[in-house]
Amino acid sequence: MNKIKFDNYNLHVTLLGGQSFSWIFDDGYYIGVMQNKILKLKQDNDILYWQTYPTQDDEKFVMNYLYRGPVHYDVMLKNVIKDNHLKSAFNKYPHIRLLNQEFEHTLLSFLISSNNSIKSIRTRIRKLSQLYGEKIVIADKDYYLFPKTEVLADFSDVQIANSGLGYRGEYVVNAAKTMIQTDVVKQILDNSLNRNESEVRELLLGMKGIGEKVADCIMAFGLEFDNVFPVDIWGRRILTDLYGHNEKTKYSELSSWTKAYFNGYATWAGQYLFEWYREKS
DNA sequence: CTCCAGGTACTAA
DNA sequence: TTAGTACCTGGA
Repeated sequence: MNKIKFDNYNLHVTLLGGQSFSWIFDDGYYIGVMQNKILKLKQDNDILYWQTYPTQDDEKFVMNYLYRGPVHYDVMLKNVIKDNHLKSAFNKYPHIRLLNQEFEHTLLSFLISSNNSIKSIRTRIRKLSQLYGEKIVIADKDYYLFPKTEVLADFSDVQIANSGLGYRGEYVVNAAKTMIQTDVVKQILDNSLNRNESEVRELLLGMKGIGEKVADCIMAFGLEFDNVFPVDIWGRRILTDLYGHNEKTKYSELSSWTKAYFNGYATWAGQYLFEWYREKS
């Protein structure tokens, strides 16, 4: 495998935490899916061992996935680790990072995630990939890419019924069709580059099955927005238990509060708090 | 077997 | 605009 110097990076929680459903940890190796490649990683103290498949040695691909370029990590930390909760969270799991996940894969994954437990989501996505994703063989073992959008867009009623996605199957197919047949992906990516957050949110909310929380997850994890705090059940617990909000507080109110309080880095803060608080409870 | 986790769409007030 | 309710699956 290739190796590269690696520090201040909590690989384990970053890959296996709540921001991605694409990784497994097997015999000391992290194996994950990203676009048309399988990534294999291993950490040994301050060295990262890595390989890409089937195209080998694509260092740019791996580094682009592991590091968000525009964010100055030290500056972000100074702004985010601002109270005792964040200090505890960062102390427990230091250096969780945000990945650069691919947009369509992220959209469809989080569409599947709605009203679904994390464990179940992982199983569901793995099964879906085994059934409809491209197979990549590494050392006599089979791995599967996430299904292409056009494959899901062509899903028959029978395939939907047998996919195990439940009522979300129809949402997945509708979203895939919309992405294939309209220019909504281009619009979203263009607006993301311009950091036009509300426009992107509007476009996402227009797809059936995407509500406020899923839209925030897609923006946070698939479009590199650094200032959205997805308020799932744990996000709400954190904001009520730790930050004095009311259980009845509207999503949009919580949303704007986190944007202001976390100094423009609500996504990062959310990630630290989420992994810590969820483990703690 | 029952119970639980987990967001969104839809309808009625 | 808000409150209530149905929804689907896997796992404990």
